[in-house]
Amino acid sequence: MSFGKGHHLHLIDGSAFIFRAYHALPPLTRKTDGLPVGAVAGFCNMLWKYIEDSRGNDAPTHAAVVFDHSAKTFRNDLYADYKANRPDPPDDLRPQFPLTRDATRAFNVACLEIKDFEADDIIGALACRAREAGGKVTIISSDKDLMQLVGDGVEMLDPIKNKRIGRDEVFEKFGVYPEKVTDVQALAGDSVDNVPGAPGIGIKTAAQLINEFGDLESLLARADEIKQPKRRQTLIDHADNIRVSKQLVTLDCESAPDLTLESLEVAEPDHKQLLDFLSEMQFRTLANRVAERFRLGPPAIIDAPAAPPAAAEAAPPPVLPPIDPASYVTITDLDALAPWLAAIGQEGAVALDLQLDRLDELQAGLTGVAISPGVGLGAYIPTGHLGGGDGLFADRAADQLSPEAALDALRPMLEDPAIVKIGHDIKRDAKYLARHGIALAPVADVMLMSYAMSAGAQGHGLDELSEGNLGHRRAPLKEVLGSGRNALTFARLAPDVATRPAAEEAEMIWRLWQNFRPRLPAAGVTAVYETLERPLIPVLAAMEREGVSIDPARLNRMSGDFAQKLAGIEDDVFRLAGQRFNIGSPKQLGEILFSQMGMTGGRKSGKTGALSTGADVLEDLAGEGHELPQRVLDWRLISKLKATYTDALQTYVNPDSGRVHTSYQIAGATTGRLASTEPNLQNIPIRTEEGRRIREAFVAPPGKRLISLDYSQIELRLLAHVADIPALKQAFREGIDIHTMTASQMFGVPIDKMDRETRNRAKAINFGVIYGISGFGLARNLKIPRAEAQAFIDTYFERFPEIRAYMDNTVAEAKRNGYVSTMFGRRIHTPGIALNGPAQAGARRQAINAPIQGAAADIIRRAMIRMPDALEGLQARMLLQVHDELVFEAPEAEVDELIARARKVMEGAAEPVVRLSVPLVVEGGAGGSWAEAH
DNA sequence: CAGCTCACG
DNA sequence: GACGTACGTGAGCTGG
Repeated sequence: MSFGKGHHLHLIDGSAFIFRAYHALPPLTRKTDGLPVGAVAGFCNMLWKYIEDSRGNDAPTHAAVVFDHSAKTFRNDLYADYKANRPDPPDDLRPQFPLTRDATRAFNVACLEIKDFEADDIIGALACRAREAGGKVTIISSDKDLMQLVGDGVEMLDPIKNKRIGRDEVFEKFGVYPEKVTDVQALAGDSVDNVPGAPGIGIKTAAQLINEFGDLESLLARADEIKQPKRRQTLIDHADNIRVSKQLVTLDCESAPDLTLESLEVAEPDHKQLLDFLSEMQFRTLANRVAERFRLGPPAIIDAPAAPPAAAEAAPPPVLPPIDPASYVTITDLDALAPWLAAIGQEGAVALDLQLDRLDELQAGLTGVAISPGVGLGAYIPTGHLGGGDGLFADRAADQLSPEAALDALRPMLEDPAIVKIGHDIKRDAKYLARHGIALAPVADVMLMSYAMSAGAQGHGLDELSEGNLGHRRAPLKEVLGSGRNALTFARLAPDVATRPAAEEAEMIWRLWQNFRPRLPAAGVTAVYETLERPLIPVLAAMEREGVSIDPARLNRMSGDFAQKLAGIEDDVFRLAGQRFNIGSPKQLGEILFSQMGMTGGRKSGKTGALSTGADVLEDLAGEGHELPQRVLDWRLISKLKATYTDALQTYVNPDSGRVHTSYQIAGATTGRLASTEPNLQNIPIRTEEGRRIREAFVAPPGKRLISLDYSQIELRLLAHVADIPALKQAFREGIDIHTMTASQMFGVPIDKMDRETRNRAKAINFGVIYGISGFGLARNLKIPRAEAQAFIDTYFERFPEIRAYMDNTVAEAKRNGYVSTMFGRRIHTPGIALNGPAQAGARRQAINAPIQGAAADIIRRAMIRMPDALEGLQARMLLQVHDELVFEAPEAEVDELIARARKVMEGAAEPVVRLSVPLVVEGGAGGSWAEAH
């Protein structure tokens, strides 16, 4: 996430934490080996309390704990005795220093220290950079040496007194405001740090002098004007020391080497990593508290002599043995399963891959379960393989557990909160298991980890991930199953033959997880994965299982009506064309219109160079008075509705539930949007009157209502915020119609005299901007000459110059990084930006659009993730998402309450990570059908 | 299986 | 001056 406006950086003075912890706690030692750990324990408690306290409003988006690296710094070159009278740290504290760094990393907080620099310098440099970037900074420390940084978005927080330190508090302490603090310190000196200053002058006198003379240099220059003789002489005698003191106390924003704010993004702690560390330290109380917070069982802490402490240097990634499918085990009875379950419990994690006998998890049977709890480990539990016999009469293969027996044995592990279940697209597995009453949790998903790291750069299929990250290419399943009409299904394989490919998948997943885990924080997308991807899995699984009720009789009736209409249109078309042909064939239609009937205006389309018969072409022809193209348009409209909707939708009704269950792809669209498949319920018609009627077939069951809530103009609002366009922001705040406002600004028409046509033009331009506008595109959309469209765009940029700046900056960011980011940190890669010509132009438009479309997607994801808790106690259920709309089903009596609660969640979904400068507005409605609710 | 067309935000 | 273009999707149909 690039750091900027709306972000909030917390900088924690780690050294202060350590010393305070050391002195506050008795000298604790680790039971097993006597390692002193009192300061580490206190440090961990403080860090945990800090993390807990900083949740909620105004939470940091970025954070780091900053440490002093070594005793000697560049200040010793300025003044040899700097901090010379500071005693060495106690012997039992020194070995704890590296452990506090380990602790910081275990909490998944960035840990900073730089050779030759004091923590204060690093904090100063980062605070300056964050301030320049337009963000907020909170320094968690009470060190007076940091007070010079306060102001202009930077404040301090005294962690002991839990008191904010702003400009006024600094004035209280020093008698001057922050910008003069170093002047006062230079005069007063500091006995603790051995800063000389001027003898006999303390803070009070120094402040008085500075306030009188304005600043230090003026004071030294005009020292002879001081009335008190002794004081005058002191200043004159010690001028050099005073100047050196000023250098010593001044934090230099520029001096610290390259530090990026981006990498300091806040992330949830990795539960296992943190609990492992706390267990290793044997901090039982805190470990239990942490486990409770994460709703995990109490961690096992072994007090017996433990493994030697980890080496200080990070080990290079281990060279893994190649994947060896020959080593996998087939499990056919519960006794054989037991040691695997024990190993999984020990490991706290397992890669899991269910083999299902069809794509639809809600109707599939279980062919087998593959598990891998580590490198080189893989087992397959066949449960649904077929033996002799054919087709419907196939027998179950002998020597395998029943699905029920296998799942009963696995259930405690699958639901164990201390065991992470890792999958590739694990929503599928979760959906299947939910049918058996198994609540799979907690889960991890390598597909989503890849999506968080590299959306837009590559696909996230298991084979692609394995080849790219593990260098492992598995044998194509076709080699085992065959292909074509005689291909076997997986269930047709003999169980022991199935073990290899099934367990291999599980081990690939395991290895990918190991591979990706450290890379998420390195890429700065841990927060994206942890807050926008992973928590969405159970939410979507529940929505998909819920399904939506449709009225098949109504669809069937509509299909009949459409068939009649189509027959009538076909007669007209054939009469007008003078022959029968396939109206659905663009090729035949083009031939008839342009070659046989001699109409002009045909365009070559796409790669094939075929004559285009798209709707825009046919509309043009119809406008010229040709009857045939209009009838073809009529035919296409009805034909589309019948084939894609009224006919097809009926086939998706699940026989068990009587409802339609779509599947959402979390990693489908590069921008963060969801995609809906089988069936796609995100493109149900609404724009035409006839299409709209299809929504009448999406109904609420008796006694219930469908409720639709949608964000109004969310993308334009986000554009106004992210591009910082005052005119747009103001219009949104005042609730003015945004297209009317734009039209008024552009064309000089007063708002109350606005006509449809002018407003529509402005509307097209507003949308065009979101898409990375071009004169050509706007001209085509508005059917106006290109020059005129370009003139509109020029006027737009003149009226709203911030848009141009946003576009330029975003494209520059894409060129620099190869990706752009949403305000929530989602990254969308735009590799085409490195190309030339049209391909680059395309990538530029993509780069301009992605942060806006992506932010809207992030916001509705956040709303969806919060929705289950918000609807607690209601029978209302969330059923569908259509990019900026959520559809619910609720008992009639709950409708008002549901709308109130869901609207609140949706309108506040950006908070607290992003405080938008425009309001989000959600509109809602309810009815017996989706058509009525909308 | 690619290309065209068209449904949605 | 010519490229070729609005951003993001999924599905049904044709025809090689």
